[in-house]
Amino acid sequence: MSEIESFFKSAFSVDNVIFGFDEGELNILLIQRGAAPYKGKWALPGDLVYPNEDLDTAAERVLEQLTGLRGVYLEQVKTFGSVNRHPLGRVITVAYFSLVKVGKHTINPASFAQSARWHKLSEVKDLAFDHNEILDSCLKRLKRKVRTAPLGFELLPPKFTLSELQQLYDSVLDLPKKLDKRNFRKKILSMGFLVESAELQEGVAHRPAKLYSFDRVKYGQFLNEGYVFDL
Amino acid sequence: MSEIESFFKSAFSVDNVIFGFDEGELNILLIQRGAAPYKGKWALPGDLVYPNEDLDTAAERVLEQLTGLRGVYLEQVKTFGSVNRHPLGRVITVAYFSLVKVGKHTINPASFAQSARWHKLSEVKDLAFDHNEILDSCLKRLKRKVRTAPLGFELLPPKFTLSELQQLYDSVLDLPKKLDKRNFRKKILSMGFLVESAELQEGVAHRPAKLYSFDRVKYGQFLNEGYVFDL
DNA sequence: ATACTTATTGTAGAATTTACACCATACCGT
DNA sequence: ACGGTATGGTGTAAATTCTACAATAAGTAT
Repeated sequence: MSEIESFFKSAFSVDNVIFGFDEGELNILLIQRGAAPYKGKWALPGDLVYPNEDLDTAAERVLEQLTGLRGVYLEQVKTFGSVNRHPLGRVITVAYFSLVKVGKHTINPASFAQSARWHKLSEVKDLAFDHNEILDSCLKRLKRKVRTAPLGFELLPPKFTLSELQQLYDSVLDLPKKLDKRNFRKKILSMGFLVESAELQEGVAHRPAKLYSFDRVKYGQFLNEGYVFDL
Repeated sequence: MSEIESFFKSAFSVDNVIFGFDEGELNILLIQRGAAPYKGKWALPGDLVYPNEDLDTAAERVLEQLTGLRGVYLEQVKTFGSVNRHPLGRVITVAYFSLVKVGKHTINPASFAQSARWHKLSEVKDLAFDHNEILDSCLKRLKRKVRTAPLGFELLPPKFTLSELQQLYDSVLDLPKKLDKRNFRKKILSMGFLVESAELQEGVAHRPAKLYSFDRVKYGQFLNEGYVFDL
């Protein structure tokens, strides 16, 4: 085999850290591997990139095949390429994270693995390959990003209460002290792209909260004026 | 050819955006391609990743072969993998940027290209492949990163004046208004990891400025206390 | 000595951030 | 219907940080 040929004995994949927010906690969607290597282990959903497929497209495809969702938030984070990260050959993987609204989809593990389900982030451990490292990178990126871009809204249903929104930020940021309720509301409302609906929360055993929604158009206008989201 | 084999008909490379600061301006180190494709065009220094080489190692190697420098700041930025980005086959490339002190090295283009030299950032245009896009990404990353980590110091010689430091930040950030001199000094000095030397600037036709240096150890101590660099 | 160039320094007003506690309103049991 | 319980909703004062701004100092060049 010529030297140049040996360069082409490698493959690349995408792996996707899919975040969701449920029961006041950050969750991620994992698959259970149905084949060697790491058979039976939980892993990030991912796949080899097709020869004529762009990287972003591959990441979108993985997400869509698993959840049926399209057009969700997706961001490339980092590429992992240690020589021995994959037991079967040289495979480098491009890590993405995506943010989905839990409940708006059905999970279809068939195309990937024997099963797939949401895991509380706090209960995730010992994933296949170098996926723990990948998860750490994506989580770190998410934590930084939610403070400078209104990504939090991607994880919530279209209508939500301010308490839910704060709970999300408390959960994602995982700060030693929770955010102050009054200050949080003041700041987020002062940004001007939350719209109050007439509706109230239902089915709770206490005073129901007002529902708000995120106005993407208004947010876009702020952007044009050089506005910087900063929580 | 089996399907699985077709996945392994691809290669990956690293490309390195090497930033330097010279004559009050941000510069980048480019090579001029000696072979097709894009023969004669200026391009980012890069190379295919060896079969048994980690990505970071490959990026370090490219930098060292070109400049002789080791241990400089290097950060992975993004991976580019459009299907047709390389005329000769499917090659995805992992982009890095590095920060070097101009003047502390000699450039050796031999291993890569017919020539290599520093270019003022403002004069760079029409690079080979998708390298303009890669440069844009790295520049954007640098702009964000210099505000939240003391990266600027990687671009300056060990001893520098506060004016040089500010000039660097003005140049990198490229804001509509320059930073205010008094406020900049106040803020950077209040951080506590700049150490004033007894020496003065030499060879200038005006009042010489005090020289300062960046105390990496002190900065590390701040980090342990949860300090956040924020310009 | 005079002109020239860059270095160095402080303050007051504005804006932002932080800390903090009580009443309101719904549901639920009884 | 009434009291208990749980979360929703709201303002202010003090501290801190940010911003704008200009005059003198210390060298070199002529």
